[in-house]
Parts: sequence; C-alpha cells; structure tokens
Amino acid sequence: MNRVRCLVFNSALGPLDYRVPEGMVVEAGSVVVAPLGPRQIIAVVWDAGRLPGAEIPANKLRPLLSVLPVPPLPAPLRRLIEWTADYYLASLASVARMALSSNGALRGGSTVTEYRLTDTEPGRLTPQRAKAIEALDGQQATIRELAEIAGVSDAVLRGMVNAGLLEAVVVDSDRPYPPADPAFGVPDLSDDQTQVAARFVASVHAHEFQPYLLDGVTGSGKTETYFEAVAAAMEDGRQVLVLLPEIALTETFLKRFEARFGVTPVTWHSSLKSSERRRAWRAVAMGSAQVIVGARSALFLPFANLGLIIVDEAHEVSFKQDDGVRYNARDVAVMRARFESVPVILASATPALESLQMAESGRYERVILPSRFGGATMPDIQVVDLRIEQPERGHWIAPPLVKALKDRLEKGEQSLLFLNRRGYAPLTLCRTCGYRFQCPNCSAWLVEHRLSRRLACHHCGHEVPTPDACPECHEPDCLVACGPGVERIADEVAAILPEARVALVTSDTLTSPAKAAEFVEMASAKAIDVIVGTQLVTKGYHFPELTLVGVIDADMGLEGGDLRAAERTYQQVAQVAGRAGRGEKPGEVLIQTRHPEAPVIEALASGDRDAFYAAETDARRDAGAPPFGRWAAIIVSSEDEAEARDAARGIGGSAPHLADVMILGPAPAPLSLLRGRYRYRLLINARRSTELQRVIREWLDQLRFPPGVRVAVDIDPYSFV
DNA sequence: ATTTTGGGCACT
DNA sequence: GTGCCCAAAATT
Repeated sequence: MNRVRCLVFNSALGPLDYRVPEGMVVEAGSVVVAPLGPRQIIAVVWDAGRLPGAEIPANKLRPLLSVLPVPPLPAPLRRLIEWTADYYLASLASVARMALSSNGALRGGSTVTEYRLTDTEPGRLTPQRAKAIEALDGQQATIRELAEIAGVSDAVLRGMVNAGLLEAVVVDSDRPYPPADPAFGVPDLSDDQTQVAARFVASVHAHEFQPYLLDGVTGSGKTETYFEAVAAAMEDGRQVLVLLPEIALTETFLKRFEARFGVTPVTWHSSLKSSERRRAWRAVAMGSAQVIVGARSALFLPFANLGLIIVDEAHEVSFKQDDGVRYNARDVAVMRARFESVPVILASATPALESLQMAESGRYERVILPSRFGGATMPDIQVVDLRIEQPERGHWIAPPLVKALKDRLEKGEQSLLFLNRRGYAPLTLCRTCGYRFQCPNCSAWLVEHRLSRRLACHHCGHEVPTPDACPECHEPDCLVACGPGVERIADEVAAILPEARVALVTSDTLTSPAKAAEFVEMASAKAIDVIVGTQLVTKGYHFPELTLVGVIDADMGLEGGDLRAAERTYQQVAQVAGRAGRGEKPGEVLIQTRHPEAPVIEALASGDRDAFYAAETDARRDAGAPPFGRWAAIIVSSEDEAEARDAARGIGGSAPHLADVMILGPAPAPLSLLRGRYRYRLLINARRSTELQRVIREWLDQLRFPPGVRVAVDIDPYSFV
C-alpha cells in the first residue's frame, strides 16, 4: 500500500493522507491534485514522518488524482516552510501558500498572445491610432499591456488588429530569459572592494553556509562588491536571489545590474502581472532564471539550484511582513541560506543592532567597506534646534535651512528635503466646531492629499473627496490643515524660492516606472532644484549634484509605536544624509529637531556611529529588548469590540506564570480600530534563553475563541501598532 | 475553507 | 411529514 501525507493550503485543515494510485509516481515535494469531499484541491506531498497526526485507516484513503507538471518543491524549501511556520507560530498551510503564490504556474505549457506593429502602411489615421503607432514602435506585449504603454484604450488596439496594423504573435509562456553574462561589464574595484569581493567569491565557490554582514557607508560601493559574488555564482551555473525592500526595487537598480551583466534580472514583486509571475516562478523552478531580484516574498520561490542570497538594505523595517505570516525576511533569508548550504550577504550602511550582535558573537562574518568610493567625502551634519530657530507660524522650514536652500539655488546646486509623511497635512479640523476628520474603519485621522483633492486613511485605503464645508456644522471654508506633509513642504519651498523648480517625490507622484525614470532623468539633467520627498527618495536614487539635505522632522520616528524607534530614526536620517555630496562637491545636512540632546540626534550630529550603537546597545540591554531579550505580541481582533476585549482578557487570564516571562496587557492596541476590526494586544517580554514560541503555543492551544475573533502572534515584532 | 449533517422549530 | 435555519462536524 502506497500512502503519502500531503500538505494542503488551508489553515483549518491538518495534513491529509492519500493513496498513490497504480502508475502514478510522486516524491516529497510533488505538487498534486487531491480529492477533498466533492472538491479537487492542490496539495504538496510531504516528507514521510515530518508532519504530525494520527494515521487514518487504509480503507478511508482516497487516491490522488494527478501530479502537476512542475518540479517538486526542493527539500531546502520544504525545510524553510517548516522552520518559518514553527518559528513564527503560523500554520504550515499559510507559509506553503507563499511558496506556491503563482497558481497559474502550476499548469504547464500554455501560451499567451502578444501583439506588435506590422509593416502595413497606415492610411489616414485617427489621432488615437497615430498616438499608439508612435508609442508602440518596437514593443511587443499583450493588448492590455500595450494599451497601458500607449495610453490608449484596448478598444483602439483591437480596432488596429482588425485593420491589420497590429499582428498577433503567440508566445510560449515558459520562454527562457536571455542569459546574463558574468564578464559583461567588469568594473574597476578599489582595493577594499577587491578584497571583500574575493571572500564572497571564495564562499560562493565553496558552496557552504556563511552569513556575511557587509557594512559600508552609503556610496562605499557595496553593490559593485556583491555583484562579483553574483558573477561567481553565475559562472558556477547556480542561481542567485537578491532581496531588496520594495521601494529600492527601482529602474536605477535594474540599470546598474544591466550595466554589469548585460541583461536586466528577473524580478519578483507584488505588482507583477500574472503572466510575468507565472513565467518567473516557472523559470526559477526549472533553474533557468539565473538571478531573481525581488521583494521579501521572493524568499519562498522554489529555486532549483540556489548558490547565493543577498539581502540589500538589510536593516530595512519593510523586510518585516506585518500581515498574514508575520516573518522577517532578513532572518528567514539566513535560514534559507543555511538549508541551501550557501553564503548569504546582508548589506547595509546602518545595520540592525541584531545583525551587529550576530557578527559580534561570531555567527556572522563582518566585512567592512570603510570609505566612500571615488574619493567623495562624508557630508557635514548640522543640527537645527527648532525650539530656538523657530519657523514662521504655519511653516516648517526653520531659518537656517531656508538660508541654506537659497544659497544652493544661487550656486545652481540641488537640495533634498526629507519628511516621511505623504500628503498635505496629517489632520484636518473645523475651525468653527472643532470637528476632526477621522477614518470610519480605523482609529486614525484622514490625511489630506491636496494634489488629488481627497482625504485618505493611510491604514485601510478609505478615501473621500475633500469637502468644502464642515460635515458637522456645515460652515463653509472653515477647514484647517494641521501639521506638515510633503505636499505642504513643497508649497512652502515654492513660497520661499518662487523661481526654484521643485519636484515632489512620493509613492503618490512616482506611480509608474516611467514616471520614476522621468524624475531621475530630470534630476540628473539638473532640471530640478529642490526635491521634496518621503522615504522613497532615500533608496535607489543617486544624485551627483545634490549638496544639501534637510531633514524636516527628525523627531517624528521617535514618537511612533516602534520598538526600535531610535535605531530607525538613526537609520533613516543616516540614509537620507548619505544622499548628499556623492559627487565631487561636499555635502551638507541640516537636521531639524526639538530634542538636540537625544542620544540619537547627538550621534547623527557628531557622525559617531559607534557611539550611537553603543548607547542603543546599553538601552536595549537594560530594557531586555532584542538582541538581549525577546519580545512577542499577541493581537486579538474582532469586528465586535466586546468580543475582542473578552477574548483578550481570556488570554490574559490564562497566562502562564514563569519566572523569566513578563506579560503586559491586554490593552487596546495603539491602532485600536484597524480596517473595521477592534484590536487588543498583549506583549510578552522574555529572556533570550526562553523557548518563547513553545510557551505561547501551549498557552494559546488550550483556549478556544468565538468564530469572529482572530488571534495573531507576532514574534520579534517591529511595530507596536 | 467548504460542504454535509443533523437538531430544533414552525408550519401543514 | 416537510421545509428552513443555524450550528457542528467532517473533509484523508
């Protein structure tokens, strides 16, 4: 009797056993179709003996229906799925779902129909058709994509197909990607870079697990250095995974890759079209995709033959996923490298304290790129005390920064103002009655977006057009914007420097790769004098003519519900400061703050990174925070406020009493209402030696909750929200 | 998660 | 007895 245990993608179901029918060949990792009641589901055959559960009598087993034409999920990926589920207290099903996130990829051998312009001489053209012909020269894509490129509706293109102006080309959706050439654009490296690269290359060839912490300031050439390791893996015929925070996955990065390897890499991120997703997934699984550059979800791709993992900007908090399975891609990347027996490079100018600690303890090898490449010097950093240098009422740029901006404009140099807040103003209220615009689904204010004339919730996406009158007292023209957002700062710059060309750079303005490219083009052509931007400008863009960086509010990050607020502020300001003076002219950075005496601000001002890390290390040790202690959060949510509260109290009431585990709460979560769900939270602080996951699992396993209540566990949380 | 089953209840 | 609603059980 040939029975197999399978993992199904439904968290409410445990592993299920099936019979393998005569003539069917399966192995661990095979993706199969199985019967479940009257339905057919997709399942993965798992390694015998690795999933718990009682054996079902043989006469109850139903036979598997078929094996899908994809390579079996490799063993290292199966181990990674198990580890991730176990460590983050998630169900195997929810983790496995991430590994098979491209459902279309599972059925093989299909084609897509793409279109391209024919040589047919067009007769008289409608304006729309002329526009399309202009834009689509040399392009080949599906109708929908072409419509996007040309900026016309798909009806226009379908008309052109009928008129013979466009022709159909049937394309194999499994067609291979063009090969990258490790010898294409070999750069001249500095001595430091050469040495570091040589270690990476040796590790790649040795094909053994070794985590590296690649520590080097912005502009020290980390990317060029790890590209040599990428080239080494290519030469060995092995695949490479490069993980980037979503916002750093820019045209700029892809261009640098292309300059080095002759082709753009295969990308993996949330906005891939389903056909691209499918092609990439299959190419990864077949081993034909050499390099995948992707956001955190790329970690769970079924690499056939992985040789190296790189996590760039490894300190980035966005590597921590905060919905669904709450995993930290940086940490999971190291585990994947371990299961794959390959080196992993964590690159950052401002490493996370946890990573430095791992290097300290010898578990990671720290390699340092000490200086800026090409002789550029570090910028000069000044602190502007907002309590003394007060901006005008209703303004946020203090006099010293105003002066510096004017000075740069006169010299024809570029400036960058950084404020990590989208929109015009974070709060809108009525001057007459005091009404405040709040999200109906979340305990958060609606942020005014003046460009789109809307009030928006940044947590759930709720939007309303900005009204003219107060919805409460109906008084017209009584709404006041409170506080700054980047749009408001851009207005302020325009008022101070009427002749300056100001560019606003946020996820609201750079909505497509084309717009991002246009911005980069204008910035390098010096058609922009002042860039006002959010987090987005701190990543992936290189402005050689930029000599002034202004941080509008360095205190903002310190207020939020972030367990690592000081560290994040340090990283964010250091990153944006690193944008200044990357060319030949030296850079200057002005940091506006109300707390110039805060250790993080002092460290930034003096440029003394080690002092900051030392102070932060002490603070964390005292607080029992990572890496010296462990945190976890239990978040209880329900659409019914009382139900959520009761469930949270039930959890609190049955908390284990352990000497080295401290439990705080339950209390309403900082965002006590989020996307229509009321939230309560318990925090658990434990010694590092504690088996925190086991404690929580045993604690929660004995409890039962009403159907509408969700209980989520966040291991090593970042956000206190 | 989705489907099936079965109990309780009103109505014929 | 039948239809209907809802909760509980089963799904391998």
